[in-house]
Amino acid sequence: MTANASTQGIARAIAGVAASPGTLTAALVEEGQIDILNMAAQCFMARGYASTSIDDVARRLGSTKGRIYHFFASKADLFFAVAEVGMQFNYAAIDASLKSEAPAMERLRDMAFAHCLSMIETQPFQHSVWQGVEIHLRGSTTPEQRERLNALIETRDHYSALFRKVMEEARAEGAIHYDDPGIARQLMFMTLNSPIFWYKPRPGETAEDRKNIARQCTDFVLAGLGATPTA
Amino acid sequence: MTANASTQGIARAIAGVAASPGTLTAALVEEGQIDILNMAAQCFMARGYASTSIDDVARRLGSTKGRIYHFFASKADLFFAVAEVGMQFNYAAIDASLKSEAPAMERLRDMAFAHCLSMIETQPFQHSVWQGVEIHLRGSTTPEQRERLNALIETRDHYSALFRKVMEEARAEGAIHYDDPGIARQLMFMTLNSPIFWYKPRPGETAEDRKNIARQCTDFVLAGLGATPTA
DNA sequence: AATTGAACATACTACCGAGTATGTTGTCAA
DNA sequence: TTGACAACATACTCGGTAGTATGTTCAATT
Repeated sequence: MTANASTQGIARAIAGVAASPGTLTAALVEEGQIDILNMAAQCFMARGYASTSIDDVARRLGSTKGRIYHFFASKADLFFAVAEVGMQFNYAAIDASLKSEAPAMERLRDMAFAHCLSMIETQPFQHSVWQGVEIHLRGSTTPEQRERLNALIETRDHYSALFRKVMEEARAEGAIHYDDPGIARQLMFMTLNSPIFWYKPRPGETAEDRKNIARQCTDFVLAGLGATPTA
Repeated sequence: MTANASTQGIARAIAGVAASPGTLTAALVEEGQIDILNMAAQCFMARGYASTSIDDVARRLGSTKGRIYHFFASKADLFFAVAEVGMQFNYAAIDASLKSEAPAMERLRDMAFAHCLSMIETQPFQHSVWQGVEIHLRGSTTPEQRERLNALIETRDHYSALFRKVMEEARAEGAIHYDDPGIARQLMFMTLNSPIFWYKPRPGETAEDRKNIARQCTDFVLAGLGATPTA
């Protein structure tokens, strides 16, 4: 419960989603796990999954292994929990604009913006999601983790399909144009996801500053997709 | 010297650069190291640096540790050698368009295309370069590796600056427009680099197919930077 | 033919890290 | 007050991996 300054932002983000109408996190994240998930996400981002030891996470928590293994069965279990929370952040982020009745182009813009902002504001979790996808794209895992990993990828694919649908609608409306849909989607996500890698919170940074970054990424993507610039 | 089908492409790429006028690879890569570097690059891409054991590389080589440690002092040494070769591929790729006298916009297009194509055709090496940058952005390494890692980052920064210069020229010419130059460069490189992650060689694929992918990425980037579409 | 050294293979050590087994503390119910 | 259980901490085991020490082969000198 005692969150120091460096963890406060993420703890707030988790609390925000947990407080949202969705029942997703309520089922997954219990009280005693929040701090562990936050610190684990930071470790996984800082050193990568393979290089992060459970002792690293425990050290950042100011406690020992015992606490972690009390709540999580294994290192992989902890990792997947982090990644799944990350995906839930994303669903929560695009939820409103997804339900919108606006034209496809406007929905696409809003979803892209919300997604990108989620990358920035829940960066450590998103970095873990990324690593999970990377591990999957290769294919070197044990059968136990396989199942859990496949579930994560399935979630990710479903999420991706939401964007795909809106993209196709916007394309049908003539608002954007691209050659290969698969490549276009890859490039869009890579651009929107890129803050995962290069974003660093500045001291004194405001929420508006972060929105500004997300806006630039979104503009870049829409222009890249051949959208006519808005006024 | 006996390269099987799966390694032939990369071996050809190394031979191509080694045969080029530049003296870069001649100094770095010796005969007995080529196969090792190729297999190491593949392993690092497949499992990541941390998860790759020297025995993994040896197994892929069809030999044992002894061979690797005969040429490379440590695992880190091998990794940096791979990454440095990767950077040399990139310099070689953009060399021609860099020296061009054409307008900045045209040079930028050529460089972006060449860079992207290099990502595709030397993918495993570029993936290692990426990992090196990632490790650096965090900052958890031993002092010995630090020096070597800093050298790699310096090379990478210098390479990035080449693009920065041309981008600014093109911007001054009014050919492109963007808000924050740093973000614009990040988004450009992320898009051009993205094949590192999602490209997979298809059976029966031609060099033209790869060029087509690079072209789509380049078009996306230039459009993202606000360039007026060419005829 | 003997020597030398490069290019490996084999056999080992030392350590680190995941997972476990067990102890300790506090709290709450009965 | 006393179990009883949750929430940890402590102290171990044990497998994997980087690195080393030492053999072995072969080809080129001399």
